[in-house]
Amino acid sequence: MFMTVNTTDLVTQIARQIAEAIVTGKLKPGARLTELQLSRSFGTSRAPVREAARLLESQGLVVSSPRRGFFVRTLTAADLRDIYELRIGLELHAADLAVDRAGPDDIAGLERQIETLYRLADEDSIESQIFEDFIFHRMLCAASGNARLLKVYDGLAMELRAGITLIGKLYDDPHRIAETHVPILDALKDRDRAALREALHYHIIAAQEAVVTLFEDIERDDA
Amino acid sequence: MFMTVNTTDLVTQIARQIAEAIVTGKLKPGARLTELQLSRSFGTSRAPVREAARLLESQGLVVSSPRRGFFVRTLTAADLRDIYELRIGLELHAADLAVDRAGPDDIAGLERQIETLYRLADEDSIESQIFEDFIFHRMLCAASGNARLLKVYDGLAMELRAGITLIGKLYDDPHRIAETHVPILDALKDRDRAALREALHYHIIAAQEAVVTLFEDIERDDA
DNA sequence: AGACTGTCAATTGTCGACAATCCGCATAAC
DNA sequence: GTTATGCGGATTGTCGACAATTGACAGTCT
Repeated sequence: MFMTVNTTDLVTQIARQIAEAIVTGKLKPGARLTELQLSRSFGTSRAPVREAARLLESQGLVVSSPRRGFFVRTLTAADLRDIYELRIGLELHAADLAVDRAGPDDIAGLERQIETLYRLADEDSIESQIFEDFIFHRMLCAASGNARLLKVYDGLAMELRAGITLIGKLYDDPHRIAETHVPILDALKDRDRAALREALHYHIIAAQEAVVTLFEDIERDDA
Repeated sequence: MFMTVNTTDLVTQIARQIAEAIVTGKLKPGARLTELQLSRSFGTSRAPVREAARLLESQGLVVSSPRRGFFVRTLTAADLRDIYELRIGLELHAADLAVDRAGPDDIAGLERQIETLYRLADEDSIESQIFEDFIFHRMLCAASGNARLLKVYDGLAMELRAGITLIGKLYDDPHRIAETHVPILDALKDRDRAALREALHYHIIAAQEAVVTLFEDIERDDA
């Protein structure tokens, strides 16, 4: 019995590296992606790089303008507001479905994830917390049992991560992040639809508020 | 004052043609997309075709497996169930937002669209009706004022169209399609959130039921 | 001085070619 | 009769090269 040989497509590999560079902020918003330069850094020709760039474009991480090339996408405050607003609809729907479908392993996974968040609040950087926060919500979407919904969530999360890395901190007390997830999980355990919607809604709105106002301030400074 | 010269990217052009062939059924689900063959038919080389295929892959119209090539995506009954289920969440959320944000022009547009549906019920083929049905729901999503939500809807609609063209008819009476949209618009006019959700939910569930059972029958025959 | 125009380097869009790999088929082995 | 093996054509993955276009800079004209 052999595992499928981990010969991840070169294109996929390149796309992943570029995406990594974008979400970690190594490639700043608006930065130009020169094909030749990228292909040199990967030791390949331009063809796979172009295909990878097209892939990332469809994921919303980069934009392209004909005859001018690819650029790292810049998110505006309005973009972020839309994304969060959509995320609310998406996760509320996922939660509704999860109330009926979430199994013991889903619950257990969410529980462990909250523990992880608490642990990171003590020891680690804010970046890992944000990342693990996304994982928690991803697990919730996965518990909906709807693969397509999860895919859309992943797309939104990717875009958000690209915009959010620049942000230092959202809460004063790092434990707040972990704490705000507890009522969500509790409501799911109780199979209490109304409480779950309420907790989730509040949670995401809070994040939206923090992120959007922060971006609005940045845009005001730029102008 | 000059219009921006309509020099749509070659890649985009090719992608559009392939997409057209897929949604109209000229390229059947599971069919292989041979790069050389396609490039010949377009009079180009393989490079733009590959990029176009990657684009369509990210839109879910085609799938690729390394070293084997690109194939027209085949939708299973489970896929369709997921898509419709997600669509419910998406459109309900859009409706919620539209209740607050829909302007007179949005309402007027929806009204005209229902008239179009009635007209097509009398004179035209079922295909145009299905297409215009999508347009109606797209207008509803547009009325949400959330560009990202609209984009996701477009993605889902594209996939659905690819799967649905094969279907002959969904209702016995072609006027039924038009009629079922009336309560949706009425509820939106009244700004009645509950009624709107209810009408929309019922409407989509009905379509889901029809399409999914149809596909389940097809799959049973195949097996 | 300021606006316009022509040139030039840099970059993208596209192409054809070559090597690596996969699929189907015929053949052979059990 | 069924499974394994090995070939051959077809197809993909990747590459380097060339033409077309862009943006910037310098030089010129008013």
